[in-house]
Amino acid sequence: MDGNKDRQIDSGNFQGGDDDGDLRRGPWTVEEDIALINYIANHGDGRWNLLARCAGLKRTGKSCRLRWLNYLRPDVRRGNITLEEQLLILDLHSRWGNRWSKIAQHLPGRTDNEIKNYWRTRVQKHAKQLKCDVNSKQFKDTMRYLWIPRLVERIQASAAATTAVDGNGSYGSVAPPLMNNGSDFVSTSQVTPSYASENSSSGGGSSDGTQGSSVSELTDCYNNFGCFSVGYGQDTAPPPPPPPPMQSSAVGFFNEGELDFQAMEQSSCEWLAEDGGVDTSENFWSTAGPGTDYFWLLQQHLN
DNA sequence: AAACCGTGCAACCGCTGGGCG
DNA sequence: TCGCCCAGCGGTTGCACGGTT
Repeated sequence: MDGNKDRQIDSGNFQGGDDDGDLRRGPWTVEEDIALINYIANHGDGRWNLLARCAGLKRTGKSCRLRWLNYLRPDVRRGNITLEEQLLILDLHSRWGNRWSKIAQHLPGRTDNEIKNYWRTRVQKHAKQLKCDVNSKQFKDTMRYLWIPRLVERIQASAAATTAVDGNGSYGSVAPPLMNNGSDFVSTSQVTPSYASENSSSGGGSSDGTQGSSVSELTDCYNNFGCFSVGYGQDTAPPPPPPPPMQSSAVGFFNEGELDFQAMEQSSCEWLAEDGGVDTSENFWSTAGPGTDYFWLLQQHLN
């Protein structure tokens, strides 16, 4: 998130440096970023190996592509994953498993790398706390019946608070919850992913075995709350099975099972507290991104 | 104040699949 | 059909940072 930290490294000294020919590795310098941005601005992207050479970058095409897509692209969004995005990620991962790029397609401005990192650092961490595997039924149940409903509640609450600011639902003194370099904007109360039909047929089994169980149930959960318009597309998934009764507390579900409800409840609270305890959107601008030192520096160079 | 540790994330690596000659 | 090149994907690594001891 903090792109500035990379600037503190003399990347020429980065381990693995220049031992294979002329190629540089490690963190990108401001000069390299500028060269890449300028080149793409003038010639467009694609043909990455050629691009790297023509732009005078001593980088592999891969490296250039990654840098552009994950960091320099103007529409890339940085900052905390919002509650809505968390919901989407949980849901989409339950459908598709570790298909990060596919998941990222439904989160405008987010990169597969970012989502992957989010999953590994947050979600897997909580699975570990529960001493269960992220692919286990236990963990999926925890998501479905605890975290998802809580996320939905929080989103609803913040949406309600937002509309209470003034009758029009516009933001008073509060900054809009989510912005992206001034381009696209996603309001707190609406996330409308357009699921394409690609998801539905398989019904199970990404190649890595992370596929979820009965698919769209997660989304059903928050559909029931009526705060999302999740479009499955007319031609897409078969009608989902009747959703389980929604409860803000999961007690009912776990009487019958052997799940460690207390641990889940606690973990759920911790998770939501750390990500959403403070409206993640409010400190969006405090993180790296447009307006931060590094982007300011880049802008100065480009102007 | 210093050492240590956990976390987050940028960047790299290896693999796969598609396009083309 | 085969081999090469390239783009893209998922997994992994390494490091800076912030918090804790």
